[in-house]
Amino acid sequence: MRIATWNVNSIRSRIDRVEAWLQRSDVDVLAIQETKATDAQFPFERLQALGYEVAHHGFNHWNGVAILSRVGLGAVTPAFAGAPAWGEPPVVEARALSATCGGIHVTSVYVPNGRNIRDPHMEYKLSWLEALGAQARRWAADGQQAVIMGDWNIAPQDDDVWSMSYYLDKSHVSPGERAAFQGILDAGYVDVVRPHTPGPGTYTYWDYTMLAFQKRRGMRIDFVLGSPAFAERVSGAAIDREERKGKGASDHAPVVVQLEA
DNA sequence: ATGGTAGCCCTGCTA
Repeated sequence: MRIATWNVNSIRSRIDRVEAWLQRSDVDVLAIQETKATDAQFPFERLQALGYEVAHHGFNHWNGVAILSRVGLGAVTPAFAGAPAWGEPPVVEARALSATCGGIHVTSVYVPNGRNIRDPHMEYKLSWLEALGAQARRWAADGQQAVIMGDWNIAPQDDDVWSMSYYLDKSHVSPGERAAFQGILDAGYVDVVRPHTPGPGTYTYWDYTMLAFQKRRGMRIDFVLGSPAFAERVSGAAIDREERKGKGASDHAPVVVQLEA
């Protein structure tokens, strides 16, 4: 069984690439972020035609998360991680979509972008992660297989950015963000990809500007975090940086995990 | 503090 996560930066502009990638990558489960589509705009039919059940939640104009699960893995049962809303209630901005695929509790997350370390969005990001952690702890309880994967908008280690001096006092590397990420690990999860793709220089995202990809100036901000029961099934992992190449690429590369049986 | 590119809500905002 193979599972993957990919921030596609608009499912509608990327649909041809996503289809081609699914066909050559042979993944059973794909978590997608930044669909930039409402449910009405989401191309369910084209993905279902490839043999996937599809769940999508488009929660605002520029983001949205989805889960694709190969037909036969079991029912896709959408559920949302409760989390503080940006703005006043009753606005719900879930940014996380869960489904049960092949006996695994799968969650696709798009962690809020804090914009910069003194922006109100940073406070929101940290409180959102705290709420996610409480959910995550439940998903991993009683030895269950659980995986939370997506775009975390956090580089947990210095080696996860091309230059720490460049990111000094910027978002993604601040102590508060790194502590919040650690909070998810403390809820009973491990990064199942890093042991198979050690750094430095191993990134999942490269800015579109300033020839960042060509200059190898990236960040590792997309992670697959698994409960112990999930992690012990992992036999391999890879970051598909080939997919970042060429015209029409997302600014993020897919991250793929191989599971035993 | 800016600019670089991409995608949408499209001459502004978000990443």
